[in-house]
Amino acid sequence: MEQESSYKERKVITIGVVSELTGLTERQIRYYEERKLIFPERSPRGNRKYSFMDVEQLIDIANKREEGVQTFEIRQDMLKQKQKEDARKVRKEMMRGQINARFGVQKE
Amino acid sequence: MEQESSYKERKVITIGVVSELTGLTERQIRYYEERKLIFPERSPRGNRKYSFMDVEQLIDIANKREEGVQTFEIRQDMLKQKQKEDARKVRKEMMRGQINARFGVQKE
DNA sequence: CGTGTAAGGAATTCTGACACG
DNA sequence: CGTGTAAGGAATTCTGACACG
Repeated sequence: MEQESSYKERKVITIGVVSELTGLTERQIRYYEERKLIFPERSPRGNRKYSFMDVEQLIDIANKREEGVQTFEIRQDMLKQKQKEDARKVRKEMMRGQINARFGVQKE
Repeated sequence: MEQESSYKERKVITIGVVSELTGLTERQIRYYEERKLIFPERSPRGNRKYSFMDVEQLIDIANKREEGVQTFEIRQDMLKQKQKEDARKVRKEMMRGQINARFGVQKE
């Protein structure tokens, strides 16, 4: 059940490259961060670093923005999405718990 | 049969990040390029960009170097490795050709 | 051979701010 | 609200070279 630190999630891409990849300006990318749509890591010095997932997320955001969707709406949709996923995760955990309770389990 | 441009192959990582990821100095990384062990792409301006595969390759190189293996030996091993892979590819293609010849195929 | 370093320049990134609408 | 821009500074990256061993 290891969460392999997959290539898709590793935050290694600088903002300039993200800009090339997405077609967004750096200004836009930083603004979407300000609006809590995207969460880059920081290098020791403070440079933003993004993952491929972030890049895809940004492309989604760009599409939504083109349709005129405002950043706070996009944010709300993202939160709803996340809630659904979390709920799914919880159900999964509960299942596991029930099964373990019923049949007994040595080590977690 | 699309060669999906996978995350692992995309050249998007700058040399500074590669240096953090591998523990090698930028000097070393550039030198290994000079010795034809690694082939970054270049951004429009000329900055090197590496893939996750390149990073793994560099880690392999670093291990070999620690064992005292010289760069030209590493290079030769890499070339041999590549030849084997190419040969495998050719055999595969020939198989395909034979099958197609035997059973007929409309469009390639 | 493999790596360190100082050198100088050009591009990158950062933040906070003003602008427009 | 979302984005552009000029501002100033600090870190990044590049190349070619000298050094050592």
